Amino acid sequence: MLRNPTMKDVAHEAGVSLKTVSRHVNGETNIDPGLAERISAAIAKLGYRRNLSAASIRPGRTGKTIGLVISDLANPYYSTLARAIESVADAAGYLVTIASSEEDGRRHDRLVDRLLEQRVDGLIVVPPRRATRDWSEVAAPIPPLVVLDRPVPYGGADAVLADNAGGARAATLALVAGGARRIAFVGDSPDIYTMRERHAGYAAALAEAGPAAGAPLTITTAHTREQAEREVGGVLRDGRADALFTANNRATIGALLAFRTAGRRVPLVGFDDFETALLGDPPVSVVSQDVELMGRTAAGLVLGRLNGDTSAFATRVLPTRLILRGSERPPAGRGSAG
Amino acid sequence: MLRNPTMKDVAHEAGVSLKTVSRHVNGETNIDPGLAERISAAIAKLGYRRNLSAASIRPGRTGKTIGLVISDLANPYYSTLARAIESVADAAGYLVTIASSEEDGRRHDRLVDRLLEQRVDGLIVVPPRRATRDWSEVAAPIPPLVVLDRPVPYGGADAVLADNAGGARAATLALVAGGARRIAFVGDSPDIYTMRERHAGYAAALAEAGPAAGAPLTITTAHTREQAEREVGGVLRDGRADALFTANNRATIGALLAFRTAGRRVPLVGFDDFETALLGDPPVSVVSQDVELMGRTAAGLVLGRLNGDTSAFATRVLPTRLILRGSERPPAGRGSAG
DNA sequence: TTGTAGGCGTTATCAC
DNA sequence: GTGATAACGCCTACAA
Repeated sequence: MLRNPTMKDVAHEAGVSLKTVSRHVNGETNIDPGLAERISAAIAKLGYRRNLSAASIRPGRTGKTIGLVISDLANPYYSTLARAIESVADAAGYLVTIASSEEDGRRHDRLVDRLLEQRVDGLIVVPPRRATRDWSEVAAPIPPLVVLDRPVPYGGADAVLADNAGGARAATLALVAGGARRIAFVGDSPDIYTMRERHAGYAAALAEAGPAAGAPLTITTAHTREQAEREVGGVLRDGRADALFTANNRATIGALLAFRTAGRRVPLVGFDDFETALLGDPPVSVVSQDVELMGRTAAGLVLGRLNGDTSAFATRVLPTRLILRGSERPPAGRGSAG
Repeated sequence: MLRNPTMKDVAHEAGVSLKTVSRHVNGETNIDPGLAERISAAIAKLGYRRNLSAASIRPGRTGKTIGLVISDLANPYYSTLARAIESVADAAGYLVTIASSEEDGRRHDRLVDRLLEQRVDGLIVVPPRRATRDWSEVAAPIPPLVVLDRPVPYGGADAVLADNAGGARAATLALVAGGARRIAFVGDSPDIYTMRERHAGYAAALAEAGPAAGAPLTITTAHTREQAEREVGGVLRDGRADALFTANNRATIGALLAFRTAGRRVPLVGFDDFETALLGDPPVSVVSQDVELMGRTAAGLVLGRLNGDTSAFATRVLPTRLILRGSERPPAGRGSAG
């Protein structure tokens, strides 16, 4: 088994002291060209690679790594977020260690602890729906922390949120404008903060629109695409609703599948854009979040703190955008296929 | 600025030696219950967290981290891969540091070097199309290395590949069976290994099928969804082809958009499944790779090597699956909408 | 069962 | 400009 060559080996090979090698490796200038040459040769000969992990234990030095804990890296929303964060981090010379909590509180906590023990320079986190960690009880020092998709549970972190309520409100109002009178909310559990917010926006829009818009009809059991499909199938059969606000991607796609099975559709606006929304017939209207911007904002906040920004912790709420493509209106004739 | 408490601080607080704290923290058994109690109290009081980064510089110890370099984390293919790898790694106590090369050779090399300097325990890598790194010239020791989506360029690594040629062949034969006589290959640059393989499978199928299947018609300029849409639009207008094998996800979706614009479709089979393939009219037939299995296999190989597996390096080729959903057949009447 | 001495690979201090 | 020497936080001998 080969050992990694060290500065000591290089120093010995080049016939200089360890410190001189260190200087050379760290690009310091005060160094004799002749020695530099010998050191370079020794490095090449031995295949020396510096050990950043060892260097990072010195006070003032770090591993230049940011930790990211999300729910599920395979979810396009989170992977887009992760990509944006990684991109900003990389440009600043930081690596990103990414872990998925699967919305499990204990797992989330375990991963956060592990990252803290690994001494990451910063932490970006999407707390699970039933968060167990009380950040205010975590011993200092804690690296710069940014919370995504949730309001900050304590005073020592920044947060980045989308305007979930506002987006949901806009979507619902678009359906009202299309003439809908019984709009159903199809979403996941209200344990999830974003779901609560989106439902609040939906309810607010109905209240605003007055009696003509009808009473709320709330479905919160669309945890998976299949469940959403089943729920919407039921709604289509019994005619409980004449329009749908689908509160996340899975709900939207489940609804579209139910439309296809039933051979007819009702007006629909979904939360979160998706790649094939344009392929729908009609194309699918959505509330779009700028996920990349969220990621870049979060990464920027962490890097800012690392660069000495000591301004007050704050929550940034990013606007959403309503993209109307046609599905918010009723079918032209009598129920054409969705 | 607060300093992280160290074992020394804990030892001092508890009135024991540093080594005893180390034993306690590492869960060793030979320890007096009374002292253990005092140490636990001191840890809680000071908010001590062990420094894995420091511990990892000892010989025989590591940071328990695997490095992953892919092209683009925002691409569902890679994020699924990353998720599977992370999942297996986590179960074994490893973190995963993920970086995107954006198919840029220099960037890829820079990231790999950084991860090596960070002393990751293993490395999983998707080399960019124009790889610059010659692994056989990288100085030993190199941690266990697994190459994804590409044949291994040197003898010191394992590889995991999908059966790209076989999948493409099956897709093309399905189109032939549907009666197509001029099947176009719509894909990205042949600089990309998987594209070359898929094209080879396509060409092989045509050769097999004999003169009735017509001559190859190869389009390799579908780098983006938009370009694919444009190319396929042209094909539909001039009638050069009566069926399409779209060699990746972007090409498939671009083709479907072109179908929608033209108001008609031709038989199509795409490489790579996608979430909304079922929503097509007809649903879209695809060659599906088991991306999760690829990820789990790659992670398993690395962990196996870390656990002392010294068997010969090998390349694993995972089968693909042809999923026929209807789009491989011609439209029923005269060109209904796609 | 506990403590002391030494070293892991690197960087910082401070003489020369 | 260069090089001993002492940290950094932790762990492995080995001794008590």
